[in-house]
Amino acid sequence: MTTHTSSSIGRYASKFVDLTAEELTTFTAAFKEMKVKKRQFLVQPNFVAKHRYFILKGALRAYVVGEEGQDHTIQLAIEDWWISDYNSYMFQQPASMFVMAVEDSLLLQISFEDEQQLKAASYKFETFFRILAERSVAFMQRRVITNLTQTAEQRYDVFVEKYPAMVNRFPQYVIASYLGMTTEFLSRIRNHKLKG
Amino acid sequence: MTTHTSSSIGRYASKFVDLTAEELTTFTAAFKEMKVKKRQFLVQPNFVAKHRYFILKGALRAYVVGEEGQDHTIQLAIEDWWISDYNSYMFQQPASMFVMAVEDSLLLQISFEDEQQLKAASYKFETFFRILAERSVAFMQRRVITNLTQTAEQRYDVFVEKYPAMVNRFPQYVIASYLGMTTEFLSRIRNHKLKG
DNA sequence: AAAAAATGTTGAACCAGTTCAACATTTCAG
DNA sequence: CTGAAATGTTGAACTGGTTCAACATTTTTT
Repeated sequence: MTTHTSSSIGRYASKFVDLTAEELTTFTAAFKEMKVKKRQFLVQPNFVAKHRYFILKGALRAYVVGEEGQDHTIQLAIEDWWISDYNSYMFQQPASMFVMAVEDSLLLQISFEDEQQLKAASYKFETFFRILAERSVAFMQRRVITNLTQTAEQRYDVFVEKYPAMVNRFPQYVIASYLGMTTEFLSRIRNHKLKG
Repeated sequence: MTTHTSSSIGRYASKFVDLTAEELTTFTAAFKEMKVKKRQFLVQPNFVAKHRYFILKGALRAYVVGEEGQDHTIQLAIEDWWISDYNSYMFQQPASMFVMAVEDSLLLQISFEDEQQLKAASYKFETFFRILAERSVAFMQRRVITNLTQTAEQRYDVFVEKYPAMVNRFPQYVIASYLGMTTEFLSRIRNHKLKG
């Protein structure tokens, strides 16, 4: 089992940096496997997000609750994605988000301190986390552009096209809130498509 | 002049990593000072963004042009901020954005290749760029949250409160498009405030 | 298998923000 | 200093998306 775990995050890291067998061991040792049940919370507002999570199996979402109680989904994550409240995790300040499992999930968790140690221990680990952050920046910039330039229906179409694997694993109201529209409106968009 | 330049970007980098005199020299040498006139373009769609820019003096914006010709401002930048089309710069792919000077500006430019060399040359430089990217992630996550949860008027209020230095340096239609609303609507919000 | 909880659908009224058009004001190049 | 370009304002009609409420369907729990 440790073998399986190691190879997952190890394989992932090896996509970005070239690690020796020893480095791979040190790297994977910083992660702890963890099971969570559907609807379990990993991060809650006002508490500091002490970990970030890599998803081996399952599906999670990060969301904030608005003043009138509406959910706003900030991030969706399935296998091979990372999730946390990054504003909280990176600066170790109180979170504004919930991170919740949408399915029973199997995760690898790394603590802020252990991540700092990895970065301090090896140039290559520092590079790995730099690449991770840069990719997030590019991803989020694309999201900002989409939100600013597309209509609700276009945003949904782009989402389905880019993340087909996610469409069937999150309830409709979660996808709607991720795309910045109401459940009802997404329902209408979908049913509209069936007809023409 | 080199002295002034060096100390600006050097002082900036020193906020995040502890550099020796020699490292400072290597670091600042990778940057090239550059003047741009108001309305000059630094990045254009379909061309690869070969540089990122640190602003010594002046103001710039990054924007995409929508299908119906409307501007959508993705980023604003003044002194001590960085700007580029990061999706293009980081992956060296064709840009989707314009980056344009809004005032006559004085910049420090670094090329993608030189940045790669800095990162490869020193652990500390790698750390510096990692921190830069992480801060961007946190910043953009806050922007996504604001866009998803606030009304147009609230977004404007938050902007004025957080970036008062920017309010008077960008034309109203630029700020409006950054905040995801029309010029006309921002005009109404502002005039509405004068009365009550 | 039944009850409860969560999720999805539909209609109709509504509204935050847009659009268009005309005009006012400010900035800037020559 | 002047004219043109850029920027900002206002009104009135309009619309993409929301809200609310009631009901339908699916999933989960016991």
